[in-house]
Amino acid sequence: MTAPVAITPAILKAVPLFSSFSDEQTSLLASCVQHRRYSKGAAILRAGEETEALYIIMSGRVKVLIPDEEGREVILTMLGPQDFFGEMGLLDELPSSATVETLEACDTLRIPRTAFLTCLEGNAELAMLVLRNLVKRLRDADRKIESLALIDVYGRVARLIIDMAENIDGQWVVKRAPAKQEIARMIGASREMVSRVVKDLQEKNLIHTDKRKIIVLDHQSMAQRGSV
Amino acid sequence: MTAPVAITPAILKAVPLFSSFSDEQTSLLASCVQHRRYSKGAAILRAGEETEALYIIMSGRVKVLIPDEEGREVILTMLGPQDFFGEMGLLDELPSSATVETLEACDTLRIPRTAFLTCLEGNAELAMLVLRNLVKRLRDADRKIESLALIDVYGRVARLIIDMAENIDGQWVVKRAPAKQEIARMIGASREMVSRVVKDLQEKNLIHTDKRKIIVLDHQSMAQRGSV
DNA sequence: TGTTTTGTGTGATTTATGTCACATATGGGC
DNA sequence: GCCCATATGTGACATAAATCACACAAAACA
Repeated sequence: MTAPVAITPAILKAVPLFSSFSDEQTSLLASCVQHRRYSKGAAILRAGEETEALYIIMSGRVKVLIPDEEGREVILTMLGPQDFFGEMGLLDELPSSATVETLEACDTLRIPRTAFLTCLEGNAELAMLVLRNLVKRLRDADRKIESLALIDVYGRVARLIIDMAENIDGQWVVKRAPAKQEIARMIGASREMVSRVVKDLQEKNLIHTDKRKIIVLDHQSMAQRGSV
Repeated sequence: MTAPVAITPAILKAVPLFSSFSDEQTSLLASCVQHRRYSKGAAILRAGEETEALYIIMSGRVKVLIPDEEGREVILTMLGPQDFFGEMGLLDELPSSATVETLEACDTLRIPRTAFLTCLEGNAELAMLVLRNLVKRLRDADRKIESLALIDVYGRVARLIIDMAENIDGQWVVKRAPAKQEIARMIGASREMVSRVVKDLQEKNLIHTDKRKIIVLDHQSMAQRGSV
């Protein structure tokens, strides 16, 4: 964490969450927003602790996870620039149910509880953005529950790859896949199992891997395996 | 489904979601809200279909579930009077990710998409209620993911019982537990396994069951088993 | 009230997946 | 380019939990 940097209204206007704000609202907000920088591997939030602020990621990536006693963890999601977190604790006053850990150095904006709640009440557009964001996360969570309850590890790996892939001129590619260890934590499996499944998917010519890149050769069959 | 019943402003005022509404807002709403009755086992919403309305349960209980091709299903949650569903589809225009099925005959209020969205924009209190409700559901979903990924079937059964139990003068009791088949679907396990685990919990004197009632004899140990 | 459906208990068996143990590879820093 | 920390591949093995196949019990209903 380095010394705080001044937050200008211009910076805030560039944040999707605040794009609907008037000039007054923005400058009012600017006075209480803080800049915070975290180094790689730092915990911004810890499960069980009170949440005192909303965090918006300006640069870098984080993982949201639930840890258990023996050091195992399940990764709920990964977030990057423009994403935000911490609003759940602000809305229901309960301690955070997850830990947020940086995957690389991160710049964040930190909006204290009251400032955020005031903004929320005064700005229906903000409320709608937050609402829609929660809906998206709830859908993702439900889908994860479906995967865990109804699909085997093979299917879960296939589904994750499909979900992460983006279509680059007709070809489905995961540009930078997480380490297999991380994949394992994302789908509730052991890293050894993920290793074996990926090997198998390659041997069956469903995917091709090259370092951290995964090319989906047979999207159809992959989707098949990853469906309930 | 029987013939529609007239919805009076008084009925709407009694719904927590609308308790903050002014008289005008309420009577405006009354004109577009419909009453719908469903018999036991009916599907109010089906996964994959468009959601055209918000439903509020006035009486009866429903289960929210994700089905797979072979007839298996995972139950995400059960809802009762005062609970609502369908708002996700209204907010992001995507098809429903889950099926909602009645567990018994249900009376519901149905608020069409536009009416609901209009209310939401015009009423910050309603927005906050919906927001907080989504937060609660997201927390529950995250907890379910944690259970599925990190805890074995023994622990998941114990945790579910603890979660369902209410403290009635010092004693933790589940007044009306779901059938073991349903429990199995709630925790992503087979009904045989749930049967064996419940038997074991009884033999260890951690719980006592009597028909559909479960008395938690050793809350401490139960919570222990159900923790990550 | 009997009859039918729905739910339950339990042993035997199979299977998917985790765990362990190790060699090997890879990727960041310096 | 070299070194150290991480990440990975893979065989052998252990085991939790699913599945199958019943008999039996309890609710629902007519």
